Amino acid sequence: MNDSTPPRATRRKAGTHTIHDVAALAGVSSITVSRYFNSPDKVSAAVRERLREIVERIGYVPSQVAGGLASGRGRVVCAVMQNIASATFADLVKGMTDELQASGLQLLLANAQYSQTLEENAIRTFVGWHPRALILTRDDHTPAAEAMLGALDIPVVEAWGFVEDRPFHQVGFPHAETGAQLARHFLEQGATRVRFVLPHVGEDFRAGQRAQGYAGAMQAAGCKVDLATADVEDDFEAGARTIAALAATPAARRPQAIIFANDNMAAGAILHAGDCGLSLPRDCALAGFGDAPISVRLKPALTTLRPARYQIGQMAARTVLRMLSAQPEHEPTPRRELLPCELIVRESSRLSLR
Amino acid sequence: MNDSTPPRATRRKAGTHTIHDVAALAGVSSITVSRYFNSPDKVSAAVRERLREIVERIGYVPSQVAGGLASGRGRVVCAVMQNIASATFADLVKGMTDELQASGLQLLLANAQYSQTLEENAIRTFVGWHPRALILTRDDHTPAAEAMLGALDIPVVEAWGFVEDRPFHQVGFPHAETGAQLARHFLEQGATRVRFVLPHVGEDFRAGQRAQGYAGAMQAAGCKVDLATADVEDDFEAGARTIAALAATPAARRPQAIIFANDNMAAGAILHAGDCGLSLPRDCALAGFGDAPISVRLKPALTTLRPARYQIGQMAARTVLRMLSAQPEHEPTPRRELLPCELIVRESSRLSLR
DNA sequence: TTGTAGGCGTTATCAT
DNA sequence: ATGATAACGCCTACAA
Repeated sequence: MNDSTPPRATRRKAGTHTIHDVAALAGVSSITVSRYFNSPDKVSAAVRERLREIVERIGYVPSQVAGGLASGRGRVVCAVMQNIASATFADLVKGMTDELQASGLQLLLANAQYSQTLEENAIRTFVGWHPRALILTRDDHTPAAEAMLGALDIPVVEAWGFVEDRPFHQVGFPHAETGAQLARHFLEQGATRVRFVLPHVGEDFRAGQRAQGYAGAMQAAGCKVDLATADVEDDFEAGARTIAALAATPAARRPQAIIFANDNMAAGAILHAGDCGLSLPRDCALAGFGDAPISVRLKPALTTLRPARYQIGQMAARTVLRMLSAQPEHEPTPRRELLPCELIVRESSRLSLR
Repeated sequence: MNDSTPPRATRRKAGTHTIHDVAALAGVSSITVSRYFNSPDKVSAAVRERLREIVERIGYVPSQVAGGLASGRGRVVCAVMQNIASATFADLVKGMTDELQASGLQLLLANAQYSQTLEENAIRTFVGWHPRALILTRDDHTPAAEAMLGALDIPVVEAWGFVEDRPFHQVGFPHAETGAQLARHFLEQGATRVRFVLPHVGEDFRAGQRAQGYAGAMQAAGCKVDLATADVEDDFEAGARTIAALAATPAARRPQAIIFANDNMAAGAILHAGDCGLSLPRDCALAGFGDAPISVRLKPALTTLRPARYQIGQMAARTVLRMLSAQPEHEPTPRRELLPCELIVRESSRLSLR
């Protein structure tokens, strides 16, 4: 009765079936069950049917954890977003999950809130998950992060932006160029005084890149760079204040056009213009960025840039999938997927030069 | 030279350090390294310092996969959203990740697009990850899903809604009640003809719950239930069409107020009203749902309901954390966290009865 | 087509 | 405070 060598207590959690349970019920070995899931064609039809029935009956689901450990290839892709709650990143996430779920990959998500340090932390955490690939949404990382990425030996995609000479895959569009595009849109209409309004500090660094593009285009045209930064967090309020300040400025000294770093600021300006006694675009032409759903509904409808947000997420995931199914030739040339960011010209940017 | 028993090729992936590497470098056993990470106070200060240095130097990160398997307690929480790309769910996700990341838990995300079947698939997938907890965003599941949830033996939180008699934790607010609240807001102002406009079919089923609440309140007041459904996907367009149709209706037969199932539809209506020659709220009072950032900026500013989106995500995560740290008394009474959904009265709902 | 042996990197258990 | 040993549940390598 008294075992001389008390066997170790089993650590097995109750209630969870394992591959062995299924194998025992089917009268086969566990490796056959493994094959049933991973390469069904290597299992005879008879056994397959028996297993199907048993799996269905007892509700067995293979453990991704054990499988990932054993095979060394888990089914996780990790992504670091800059602001999950924003429409931009939410659309990116949707594009990614739609694509990844279809391939049986799971997306592990982290939020870096535009902070390099938080991004580094997220990457470090992700390393412990042994992901199949990593999707980032910026291209300037801390040295420590860059070092980890270099050591990772998995596909790394930098999505949203599109810069040169990076060792990682690029999926997105050049932000500076879009800023220049908007500037030229006004310059070509004959404007000389064009202002660019950045959102409140500490936020989206991409806006800064667009501002640089704007500045470059203005200088190239021999015009003054007029860069302003919002003094409130709320983008709508920032836009409203900008337009109020404009109304208080003598017409001769006003910019002829304002480029807002995002559509929300522009919308705030448009919706508040009436209260300030301004009529847009007569008193000032406007443009935004992002093509928010509301933008086409505004009066005047807002000229803006339409980044292919969902498609960028989708293409980032596709790039991952492509690399995963490619020959394991190490260090292939990074892919460069340029996605459109279309200029949508609407009424708000029609310049009436005085 | 020729080994008689050729050893199996090691499966070890190059480039990745293991706990044994660290242990060897420090001249301790691997379990000590494990303790260094999981209960540092059980390791002497000297060893601790030595390990800190080594870990730092070689950039070792413990494998969550191996650890999860060995301990039976991984660091994953899974969540099934209904529409990741919407502001609502994006805010929920942010609330969750903010809270979970702080506790070293990772959020695995899936998107069900308001589909019960997709939700079931997501849950099945998640079961294979052996998550510590599950966060769902609806309370009506397929029987198969319900069965899996019942067998799971981990905390399950149903967030966003707030219903009775569920076996799972509830974190949210009662949607039907909010619909009734808006109806009463107009009834109390003396309205008798109040319409409720649902978004295009196949979308948000919560809108249906709010519509039911509205219908109940109308009937209780002896008024006719006037339920319409948008005929286009785009919410802004749906709102615009609704207001256009209203303009084409003789004033005497028009509803005195319209409750839109979400703020986007209401915004579409407000922004298009001018084009139809209508003045709001004089010709028709309006209300929405969701308190989108734009709503307060519209002219007239939109009366709406403000659900505590971020807080619901946060509280869902907190509920998970609380259950995980609680005594393992099985089957505790499900927690019920009622979060606010405040009525924000603005100009758009000021009824001018004729 | 099926099976055997052993290892994936970590932690639980028991022992010192 | 530290270590030896055996799981955790699955998959790769090799064999039949």
